[in-house]
Amino acid sequence: MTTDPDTPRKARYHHGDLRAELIEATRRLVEDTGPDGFSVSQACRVAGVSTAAPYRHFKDRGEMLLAVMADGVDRHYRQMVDALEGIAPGKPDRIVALGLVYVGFAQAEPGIFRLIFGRKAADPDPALLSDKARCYELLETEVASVLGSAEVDERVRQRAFMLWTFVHGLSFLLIEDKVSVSEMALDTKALLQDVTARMLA
Amino acid sequence: MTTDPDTPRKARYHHGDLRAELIEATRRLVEDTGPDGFSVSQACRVAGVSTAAPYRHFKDRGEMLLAVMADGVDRHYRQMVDALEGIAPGKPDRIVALGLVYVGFAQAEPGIFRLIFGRKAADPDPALLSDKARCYELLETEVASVLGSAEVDERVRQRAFMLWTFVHGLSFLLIEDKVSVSEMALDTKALLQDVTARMLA
DNA sequence: AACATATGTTAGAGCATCTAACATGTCCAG
DNA sequence: CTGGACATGTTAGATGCTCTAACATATGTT
Repeated sequence: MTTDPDTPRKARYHHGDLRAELIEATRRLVEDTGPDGFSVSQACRVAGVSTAAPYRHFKDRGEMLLAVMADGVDRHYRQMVDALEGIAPGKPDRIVALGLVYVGFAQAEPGIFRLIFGRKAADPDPALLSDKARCYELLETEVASVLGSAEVDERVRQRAFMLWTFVHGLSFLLIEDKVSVSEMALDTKALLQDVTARMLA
Repeated sequence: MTTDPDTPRKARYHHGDLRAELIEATRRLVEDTGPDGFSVSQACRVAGVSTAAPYRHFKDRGEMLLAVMADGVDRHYRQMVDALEGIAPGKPDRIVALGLVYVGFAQAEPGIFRLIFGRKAADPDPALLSDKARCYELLETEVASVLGSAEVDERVRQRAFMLWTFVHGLSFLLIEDKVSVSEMALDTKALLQDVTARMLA
């Protein structure tokens, strides 16, 4: 056998990068069928390997989901960083931009969003926590800047928490099958601008 | 055999009220092990019946969880109604009281709260939706009253939505294993009072 | 008393997770 | 280059879960 990339995957005994492919398959399955619908065997069928193969790369099913969560949190964070680019420092617009990305991620990938935030972490991975914390610090920094505070003091922390809480709740409500939400023809950006102004007043 | 209540349950062929007991067993298991950890067989062991018994009362596993959700939404709603008792109409305190109950339920029963709000309803039960809607209407009514509006107009709806979103997000954050939240020694009531004032300003 | 109905039970099919034992490729030391 | 160590596949199977089918037992109605 060979590692020649031209050889069709199915024909090879060794896969190339099964770990990455399993994570991607898992991600898609979680997004399509929800975190509960996902099964290791399904991911194996998608990746074209036997059902025992994943256990060379992951301790168990939970660790596969954890890898998908880590990937999601990472992309979430990078989207937020990117959103700040090109907006002048100190503008409330920067906070609104962060909120739009947060909510946008939830709407674009509701399954992954629920996987990350909607479940009790049986094994709360410290790396995941610190990644979430990094997102939060991003917001705190912006709030401090808009409030004209040199450091992240108690007041900044409080306002940032209010804003984060609101955006977090909004994300969940928007991906829920809640009638009245879809009924209200929501202008997310205007809403975020309004709330940001109220919270920082 | 007999239906004499003195006869120990295990000794009887027919159970008495297996449906209710299965719901209660399911509720406890979901609370302890999370919605995913729950299994029909476990509930059967708790209730002391064979693994086929539940299927006389529920179509499938999902319907058992649905029954637990319905029970949870119902208790949630009644707690909110009770919370309003004894507080003068038109006071923002009434809104704060609703928020405290909402958040309090999440903290008291995080597993059930996540079951109700943290999952995509595969089969969105209309009864459940209308129950959630009833909770929301409760809030809208109070907001209208505090704002001195005779009816639930667009402005009332908007403010109620902001408040609900905030409280919803707060509930999730408080039951998450998020470091900074537990670090900030949160005074939930003061926070709700502050935010309510800002939203209704 | 006898039948219809409600509600249990046991047996088993089918699928999932995960482990053990084995097979095959890859890579490095000599 | 070659030969073993290691990484990473495979198949087989143990165990547990959901759900159905066929059968058993209690209850209530006539």
